[in-house]
Amino acid sequence: VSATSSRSSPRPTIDAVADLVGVAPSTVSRAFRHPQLVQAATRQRIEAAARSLGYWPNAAAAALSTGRVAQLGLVIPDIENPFFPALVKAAEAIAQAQGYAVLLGHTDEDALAELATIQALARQADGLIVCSSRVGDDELSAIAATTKLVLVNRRVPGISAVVLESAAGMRQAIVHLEALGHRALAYAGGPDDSWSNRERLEAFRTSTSERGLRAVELGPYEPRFDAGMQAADAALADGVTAIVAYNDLMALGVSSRLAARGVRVPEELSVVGFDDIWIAALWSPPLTTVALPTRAAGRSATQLLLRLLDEGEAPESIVELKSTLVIRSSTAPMTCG
Amino acid sequence: VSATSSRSSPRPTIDAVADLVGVAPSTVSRAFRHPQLVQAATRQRIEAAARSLGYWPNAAAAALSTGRVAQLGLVIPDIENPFFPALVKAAEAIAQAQGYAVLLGHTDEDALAELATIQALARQADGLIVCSSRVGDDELSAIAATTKLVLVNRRVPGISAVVLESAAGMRQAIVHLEALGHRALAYAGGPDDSWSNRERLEAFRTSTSERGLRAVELGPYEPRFDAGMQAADAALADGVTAIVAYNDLMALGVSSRLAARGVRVPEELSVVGFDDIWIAALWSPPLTTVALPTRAAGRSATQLLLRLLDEGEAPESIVELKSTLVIRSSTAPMTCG
DNA sequence: ATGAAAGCGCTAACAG
DNA sequence: CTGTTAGCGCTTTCAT
Repeated sequence: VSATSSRSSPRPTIDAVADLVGVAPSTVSRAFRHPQLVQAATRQRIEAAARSLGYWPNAAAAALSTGRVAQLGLVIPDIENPFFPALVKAAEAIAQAQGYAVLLGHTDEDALAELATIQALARQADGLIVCSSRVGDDELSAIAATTKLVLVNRRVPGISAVVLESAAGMRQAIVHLEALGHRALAYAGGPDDSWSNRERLEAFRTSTSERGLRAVELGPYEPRFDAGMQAADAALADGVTAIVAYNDLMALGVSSRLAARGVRVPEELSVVGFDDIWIAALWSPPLTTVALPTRAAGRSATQLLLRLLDEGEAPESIVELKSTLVIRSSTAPMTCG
Repeated sequence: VSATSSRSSPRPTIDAVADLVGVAPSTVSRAFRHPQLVQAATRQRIEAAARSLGYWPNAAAAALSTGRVAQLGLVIPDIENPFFPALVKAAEAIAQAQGYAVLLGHTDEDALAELATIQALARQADGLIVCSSRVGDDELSAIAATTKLVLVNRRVPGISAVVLESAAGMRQAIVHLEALGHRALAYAGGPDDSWSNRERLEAFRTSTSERGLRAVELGPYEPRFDAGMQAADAALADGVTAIVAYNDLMALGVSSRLAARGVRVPEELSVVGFDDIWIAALWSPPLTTVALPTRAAGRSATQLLLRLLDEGEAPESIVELKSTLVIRSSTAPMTCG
């Protein structure tokens, strides 16, 4: 009290509250964690005392005692990739509602960095959500053996996952383009080691070959705007009339490059993206794209993980979320090639 | 060893490693936390044993013992607002490099939600970075009294902060527009309770009045694309020849709405934004905007907080980051009004 | 309904 | 350089 320096006084502990109220520390603990086990009157006195002292439980001590830290790790390639913010936000909302905080980690699309991030977060969280992993199946399995793990946008046998199915969306896109009269299509591919790229590429192949359409595969590219610009030139050289891009960022790049080269979208060339990021609808022309329910993915992944944490030995469970084609103005009928 | 069920064996502790190597637990602890205090040979045996056992330190126990959790809380309004991803990523990179993990919390632009998030994260982190806070000065001061706090984009006396100065940028924008021959300008304002909006509005007022320009103030608006569309109509009705928006999202909305109404940008109306989000450069026409160094802000805020954590009683320190006008193609000379 | 007591796993003086 | 020791603050049986 007579200290001259304004150093912050040490945080009050549970014992301080107990002393003040005249109960045992364990009762104070109960009042916070299992209120129904404490008489209402006692509980209220404890709450009042805690408030007056400015007491709140020390998370680390609770964690050590219970073996739970009430934190989830969320590992994503890159929050600057507009695919992820909605997912992250949804995940955080669910986690918070259940009393969990979210540790965010980046991988920068790099398998090694990803592994490091995963390991760092695994040490501090009760469980992990890993999105669009580029780490090998074996490594992921090894991690899942010691950590509660939910994958997003990646399938590994034995590990729970939320998958954003994109084959159906690709098929819809192809059907849509065929209906518009297109007979020669290009796919501007994403990274080779991307699971969703492989899904999309395969769906592109089967859908086009089933229909006897000419299919040209461009790439692989890094999934970015400027790669889309490259792809546009390649597509033009190949003489296709429609181009499906691995994602919206690339599709926007395609669209932009075509406009710059004086090729009108959609009159001369149709463009389709994937993801339906926010800017797709605002672009000119508004982008036809395969919408992926990223919010739902964030939500489901978190719920899955939370359930894993509660149930202990839950069996692998897979949530498959459907993609749907959103038709806007970057696709149009073939004007008699 | 003879267990039939495959329940995960309990995590090995420091004692297991110590026993295996034949040293004291404290030596094992040292080998991890202060490697230089342990003889190289011993350390290597410890490391080998740890590896073979699959041991790694329990973060909660370490936290309880040291009083440090090696986690930073990062509170932002909304990761879906394209202003924040770059900041978050930069902050996380710095934190991770220093051995800290980042807890991410959202406020949804709501003061009450923000307060709740701040309190939740303050309990679990060693310190907090709070961005674009809408909480009152008093509350923030109270929080700063019990928590290491760094503010971004907000000034409160006594609290360390990184401020993205925007007055100079606004002035440059006005000077730029005046030089192009514009004499009647509109400012499409952001939220009333936003600190940066107040800064920008004030700079808009002084800069225009110093130069004797006609200045019309629109808004306040929520800082979003569709609000920009509204603002475009209002600006058109007011007969200005240039419009500065509170942020790029709004500026893009303005630009889009003008295009839709057949008003050419920049020939008939010039548009300036704030922030320089990634899409600004890719937009058509590429947006002239006041770039804010958000990456640097994330970096500086994290460094500031880390220093606060190290030094204990550090005095308030303020980092002011400069905004700069990036001239692209949404501004052009007045073509003889 | 409450109290007593035994840790949770690690760290950091302090000795030696 | 390494071992001994005493906690960090809370939770949770087990009693009462």
